[in-house]
Amino acid sequence: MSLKTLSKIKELRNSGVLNQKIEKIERDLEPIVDKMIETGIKIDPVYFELLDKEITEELEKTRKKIYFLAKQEFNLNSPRRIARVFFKDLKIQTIDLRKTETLEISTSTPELKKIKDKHEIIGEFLHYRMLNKMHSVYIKTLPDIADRHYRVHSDIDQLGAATGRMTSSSPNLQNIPIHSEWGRKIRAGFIPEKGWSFLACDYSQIELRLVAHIAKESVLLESFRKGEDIHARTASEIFKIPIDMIDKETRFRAKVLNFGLLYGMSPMGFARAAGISTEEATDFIVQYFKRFSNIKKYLLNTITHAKRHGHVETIWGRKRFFPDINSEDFVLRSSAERMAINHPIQGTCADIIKKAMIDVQKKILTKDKNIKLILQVHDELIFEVKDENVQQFAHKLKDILKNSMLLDDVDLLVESKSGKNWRDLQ
DNA sequence: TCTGTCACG
DNA sequence: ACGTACGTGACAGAC
Repeated sequence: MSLKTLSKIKELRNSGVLNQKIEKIERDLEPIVDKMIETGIKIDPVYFELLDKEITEELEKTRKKIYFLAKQEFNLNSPRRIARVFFKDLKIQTIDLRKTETLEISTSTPELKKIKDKHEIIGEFLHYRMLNKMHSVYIKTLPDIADRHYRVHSDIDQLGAATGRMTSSSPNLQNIPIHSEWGRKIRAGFIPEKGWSFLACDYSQIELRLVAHIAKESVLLESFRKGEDIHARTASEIFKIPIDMIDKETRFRAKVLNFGLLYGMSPMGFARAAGISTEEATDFIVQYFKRFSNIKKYLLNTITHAKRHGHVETIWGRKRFFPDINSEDFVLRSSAERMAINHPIQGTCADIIKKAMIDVQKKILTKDKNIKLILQVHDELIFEVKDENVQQFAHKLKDILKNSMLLDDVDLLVESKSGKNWRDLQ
């Protein structure tokens, strides 16, 4: 029983964050999260040992290559030392590179990628960074914290984030890698018990669906109803090209813009993320808001509301307060404005999946011992189910998740995947 | 304890 | 002219 959560609920109720409806959700959720922590998720210790051996060798090889190219040995985990070797000793060009807060030259991946052609060492170093992350954070540490049944139990704080999202720590199971090949190798080390499978259900494009719904943006709503590729449709509308003529590059820019708007991205931020000039970026944004004028209205209304009331809220009324929303300080004020734009979307998403977890508990988990909830990753629920029940549960779960919150203009789309390890969920 | 970096949604 | 995309947690270095 988590006393910490219960006292947090009281505190948030007293400060006005939770209304009655949301407080009920948080209270009903508490035992479910408790059970999820207790259940944990199994890893394959033998596989992790092999991974450790493999990655240690590759790290060693890469390290030696870097020392050879630099003609010296130095601490590859110290950004300061890296900057000195790359930019002072090897004299690699640093034009356009960002400075860090302490005025050192940044050695972050996006910065180094800009100068990748200037010296062979950059590519090797980026590879080292990725490998080292995989090793130090995941491969090396996970086996050490598994219990005697090889299951790892994360500390899940159901009220950890200001938007209503949950957080996961010690270990953080919400940031297990997936994008890189090595990342997927790590996912393959998470396995169900013998005779059981993983079953994952995730909300597809839920944040964009919510924006379309909240803003009542009919073109987007219609596009979701038709089941179109939403980024291609966006590109088609901005550039006035038929949807089936949109190339990869154009779609990518529309995708960056779609996500950027959820966070209050500026023209320059968009330019950087999409790899285009600020002028082009500004033009795209103008076109975007011309075509999706209700989105623009939503953004402006949200900021106005935040300035007037000092808070914004989700569809069901989970509030977030912004003490700096009327600050004289531009940096503080605009930061608060971006948070205000994001909260109703990210927070409603959190409300929806939390309510879904409660519905799943009532309708399935309490009645059936052949299924366990093991993890929530913001827009996805992962279950461990008896092999013979996979299809049956997939069907029921999709139905429950879809109906967690009913929106007038658009359905929530839920996709399910199953597999014998976390990588192969398909 | 802070900073830089990077893993996820 | 400002400074530049939301929400997190973990690791290693530097002090």
